[in-house]
Amino acid sequence: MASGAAKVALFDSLASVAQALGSGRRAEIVDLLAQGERSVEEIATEISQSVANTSQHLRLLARKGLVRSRRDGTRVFYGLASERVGELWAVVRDVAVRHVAEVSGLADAYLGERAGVEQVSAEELEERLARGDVVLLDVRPELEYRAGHIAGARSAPLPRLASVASTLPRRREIVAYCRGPYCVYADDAVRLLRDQGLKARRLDVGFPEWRRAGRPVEVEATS
Amino acid sequence: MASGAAKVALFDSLASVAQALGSGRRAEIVDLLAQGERSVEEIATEISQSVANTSQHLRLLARKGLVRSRRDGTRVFYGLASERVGELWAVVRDVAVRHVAEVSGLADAYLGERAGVEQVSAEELEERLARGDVVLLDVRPELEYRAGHIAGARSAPLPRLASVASTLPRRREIVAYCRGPYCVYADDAVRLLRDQGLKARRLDVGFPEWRRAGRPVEVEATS
DNA sequence: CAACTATTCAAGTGATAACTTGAATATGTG
DNA sequence: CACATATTCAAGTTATCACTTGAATAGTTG
Repeated sequence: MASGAAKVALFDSLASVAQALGSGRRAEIVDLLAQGERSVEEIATEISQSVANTSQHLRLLARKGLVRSRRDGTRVFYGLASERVGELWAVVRDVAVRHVAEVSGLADAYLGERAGVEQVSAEELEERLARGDVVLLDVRPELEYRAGHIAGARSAPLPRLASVASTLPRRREIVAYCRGPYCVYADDAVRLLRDQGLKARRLDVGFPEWRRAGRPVEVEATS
Repeated sequence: MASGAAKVALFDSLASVAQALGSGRRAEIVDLLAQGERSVEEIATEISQSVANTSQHLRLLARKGLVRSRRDGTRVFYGLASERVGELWAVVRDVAVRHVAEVSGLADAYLGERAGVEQVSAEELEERLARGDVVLLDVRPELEYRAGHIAGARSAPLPRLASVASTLPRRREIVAYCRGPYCVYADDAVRLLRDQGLKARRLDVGFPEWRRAGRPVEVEATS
């Protein structure tokens, strides 16, 4: 039968979606876009690459259907094509954490020494929020907080965190969260807060994972 | 900060898991291993590649933690490292189907003209099985049926299907299933049965997806 | 232990990928 | 319409990948 070539073509096409996520730079892009739309220049800055190179990565992701673009005046904004793409990236990360030994070492190297940075699961956090038992800080840049945040969270971007810290109750526990499990902001925040003698832990996921799990959020009114 | 290099290394490592699935041949391998363990030679035959090349693909998948190997005498058997890897592959397929336009055309080319091959969802099938409303045929090779199959299914490998067909009731509907959504057996079976004037449809997924969804199965007793 | 089989390793080749540089395009502004 | 800005395209370089071929290794059998 002539199906040999057809089978190869089909699986090549299916695999090309995985291949699109198979570059560290494109993975960073998808991880970032899970927060929301960004312009090409913003993305380039965030991943420390030239604009031309970033644009090519974005075009490739768009060809594979993982992102979509929208022109607004002179800028082009890219975003994930669907929620499902964010889930795909989450599953990739999950398999990597479970099965690739080096990942946890590299995560420590990137996030900083994690001794002393304890984590809270989303489940536990939701329970304690319901009991009013905990102070929740969103330590991402304020624009991201405004676009959407966990219900009950207070915005405390890292540059302002030191001053916010002085207003926090010393007896209640503080939980910080940011973009995702591999986002440094929350780790930095927890270290800063603990240095000031506060009880602080980080949420083990970020805002996109929380929202995808269907847990309570507050999102920007669509104007 | 020196974290630039650490961030690159972390995301490269996470992305390498996706990259491992980013080759059509390795995707075929993972798709096949979702059925159960296979020796290197069996895998090579199934994906129409040389044994040496197949072995190298398998070693790479093993390095990335997606498969594990077990030596039995002179042969080495490979299998998925965990159920989670099967889910990862399913999510990749799902995103590809939703967002890559060419996939459905290539699927038609591989599976054959699909006009007339109607599908049944797992949900509908489970309901109708509970009502005893339908005859369910597992059209994979018999060894795979023996390793595990949908509860209530009868084994009817393609080579034997023609003779089985003559024993089937003409009034009840028949549903065929095989390895997965991109497995040709079920499509071939449905065409054969319909040519004989029987009412037949295919399940839109395969055995691994059915089992992962927690629907009723019968599995081989672990001796 | 020699012969055999299944698998893995090593070296080589052509194709593809990532990134750079510089030019081209598209949109908005004086 | 000249000019500025944001993005994309095209060409070129170096590294990596998929596959082949032939040899090496590990386990089994006479």
